[in-house]
Amino acid sequence: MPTELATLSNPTTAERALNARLSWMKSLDDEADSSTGLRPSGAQRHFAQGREIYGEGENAGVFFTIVSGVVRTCKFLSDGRRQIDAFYVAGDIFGFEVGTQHVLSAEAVSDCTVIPYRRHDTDASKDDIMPRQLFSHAMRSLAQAQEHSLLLGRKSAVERVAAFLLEWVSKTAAGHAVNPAINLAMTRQDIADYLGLTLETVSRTLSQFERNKLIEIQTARQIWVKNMSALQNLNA
Amino acid sequence: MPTELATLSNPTTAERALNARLSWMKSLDDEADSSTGLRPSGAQRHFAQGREIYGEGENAGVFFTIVSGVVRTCKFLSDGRRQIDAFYVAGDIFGFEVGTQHVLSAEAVSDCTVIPYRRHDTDASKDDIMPRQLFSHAMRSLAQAQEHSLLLGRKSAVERVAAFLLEWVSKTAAGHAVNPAINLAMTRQDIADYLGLTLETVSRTLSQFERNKLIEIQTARQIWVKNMSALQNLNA
DNA sequence: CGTCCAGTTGACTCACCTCAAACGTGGTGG
DNA sequence: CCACCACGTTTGAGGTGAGTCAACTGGACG
Repeated sequence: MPTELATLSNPTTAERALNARLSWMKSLDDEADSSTGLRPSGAQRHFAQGREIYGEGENAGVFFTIVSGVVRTCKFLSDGRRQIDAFYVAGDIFGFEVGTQHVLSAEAVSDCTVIPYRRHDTDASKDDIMPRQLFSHAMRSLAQAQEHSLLLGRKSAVERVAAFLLEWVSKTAAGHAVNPAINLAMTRQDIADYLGLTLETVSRTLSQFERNKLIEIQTARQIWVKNMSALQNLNA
Repeated sequence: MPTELATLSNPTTAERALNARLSWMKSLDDEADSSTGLRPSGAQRHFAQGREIYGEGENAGVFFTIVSGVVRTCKFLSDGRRQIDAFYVAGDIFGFEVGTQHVLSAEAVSDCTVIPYRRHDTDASKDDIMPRQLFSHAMRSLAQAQEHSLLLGRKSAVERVAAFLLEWVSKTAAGHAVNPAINLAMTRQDIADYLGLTLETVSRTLSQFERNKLIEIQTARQIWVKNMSALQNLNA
């Protein structure tokens, strides 16, 4: 049940996230006319925990920004193996693709609220300019994906879990920076599928971090970072 | 010595690559005026095998298209572990980034010739449109990076090597499609760093493919695909 | 108070890594 | 033209980090 939703609906956290990362979205609203190929569709949509927002192969005429909650995008192999590409929180944009079809699926990690944007989809030759904001968003996603490839291809389990904790801290950033409190919205399985590990390895590694006094696991989803710099040192 | 360069300079291969994948670059030339933020800088540049084209952290005011040869982009961890992000061949574009700094480094896998393009780098607020070609190039790179994450996070060594062979076939595509001949420009170490494996595992897996009559290893860098569909079946 | 599901922990396995030796091949120089 | 070298590759033997399978724990909720 959405402990994590409650956390994210918490005004302090939500407002900070919005202020910190939503500035460009305002300008996105400003230029949302036909010349930029963008059409906000005002109606907010809600998705319950675990629900699919869109599937791989579906029409990609719409993308989303998150008001509250957490979303994951993922790919599957035919036998069910899953790779989570990214987690998105309030203020993030997701589901923006070049072609007409989504190459990832998106699911609600927690109950969440999103705003759909319609992409003006004329033929490529006519509509050959894009707002720079969307372009730089795409490029930032690309840089992130490349960084993640380094993690998946070359880092140990300990390094991966440390990197995940640090990444999630910088995304959600509750509490002061020296001893941040982490509220995980996702299961160990989600974390494992993001890091290319198994849920048991994630669990064991977190336990090991706790034994070594790097973190304190209050509940499975609530973690205190006790030694930030040691955690950063683990991140190769 | 550039067996691989010779191969790529082979008129048939080079022409096919150019014809097949360079169409959008021509239009890129067409619209290369100040309004698109693009400035081709006509001078071709040559890089010898193994030479760095640019380094991580360097100024990213210039990107490149490849005339001949093969280029790799990669990231390093402090202890020397390497992850190769992509290989690029004639007709490909690389080194295009959002910020002012490259987040990857680029090196010549074989002797190669590239054309630098200067990116008109005004402040983001003024220069807020980009040619759609570059945008869709970025989005295609993103989709590719996400596919690669699935490989790195969730596929076995056999699946990875099979995927690599198929990807390289579709990139270079010499010979007819049913039994393509593969000319590898890169070492086993390069392949390993691309696939998140060790060079020994790559070598063993290729030998295993040969024992199973999926391929025939003529020389270390020249491989015949004898059973394309079996290879495709291995690719999860 | 019992059920359910996520998480933890342990014992064992195995796919891939590490270390090391041998092999080929192409280039160099005598 | 051949001997030699350097370097990339192959192959083997053995080790290990993470996976697998399974039992147990502990909140959350009815």
